[in-house]
Amino acid sequence: MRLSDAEWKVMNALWACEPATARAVLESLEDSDWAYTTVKTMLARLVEKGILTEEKSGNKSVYASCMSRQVARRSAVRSLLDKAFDGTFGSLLHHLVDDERLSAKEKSALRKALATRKRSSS
Amino acid sequence: MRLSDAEWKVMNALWACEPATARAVLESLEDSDWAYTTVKTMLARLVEKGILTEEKSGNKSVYASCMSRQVARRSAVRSLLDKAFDGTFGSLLHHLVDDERLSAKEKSALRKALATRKRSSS
DNA sequence: ACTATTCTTCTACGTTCGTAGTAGAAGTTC
DNA sequence: GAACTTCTACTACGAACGTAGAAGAATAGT
Repeated sequence: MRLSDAEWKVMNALWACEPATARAVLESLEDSDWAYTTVKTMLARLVEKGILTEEKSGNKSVYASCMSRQVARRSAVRSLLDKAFDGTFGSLLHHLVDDERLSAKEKSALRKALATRKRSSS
Repeated sequence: MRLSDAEWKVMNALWACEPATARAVLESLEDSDWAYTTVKTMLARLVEKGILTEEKSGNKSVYASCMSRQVARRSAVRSLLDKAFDGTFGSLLHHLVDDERLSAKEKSALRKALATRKRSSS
């Protein structure tokens, strides 16, 4: 399932405070000045897409995600690969290392992560 | 400037054979069965967005990109970071190493690339 | 119980996307 | 130069997106 930019915005907010009411999500979106009903609309659409569950408690709805951030991220990466990197990780990794300006710190963190992972999983 | 999925498709085709006519782009899109006019519409939109130039030669238009693949890729990565990875490379890299199932081969390629780059640039 | 606040549901409206048809101009073939 | 092919320009149209107002239902304060 595919998330639009605005949907990512609300999902990011929700993941940070779920389960949450629409109002809580709105407040957790400090940097944006969406109307309450806008948030509500997004939430409803996400429920409809099966990405969130909505549970009524009294007259309020409480929302919770059915999709973890990790899964959503994977699918976003997948979709980037498909459209922009010939569908392969290799291509993306190559780009990251060669064409993006990673700081020395980022590079060394990456190297370290790789080294660790090499041993632990495979 | 932002490319949609379909726009990426035509850009990928175009980068592979530019400068090219609409027909050439269509043919370079073997795996898709778009109508000629669909390609034409996409090209026109890309020209309007300033991503392509269109040059008439006789009654045909020849298209060429103003935006390199690398730049487009950077901006796609940037936009992924912003919506899904807190805007930081660190977060993406961490995800790649920890949460995506990179094959051993990919990992070692990545390690190698990093090692090389370590010496050559920066 | 009455009013103010808050929620929810429904509806709306402009924009971008994906996809393509139609019509007319230009070039090609015999 | 008449018929056929190919191009271009214009228009269309439904789906998804971004954004939000209006109206009505529930709750809360006094």
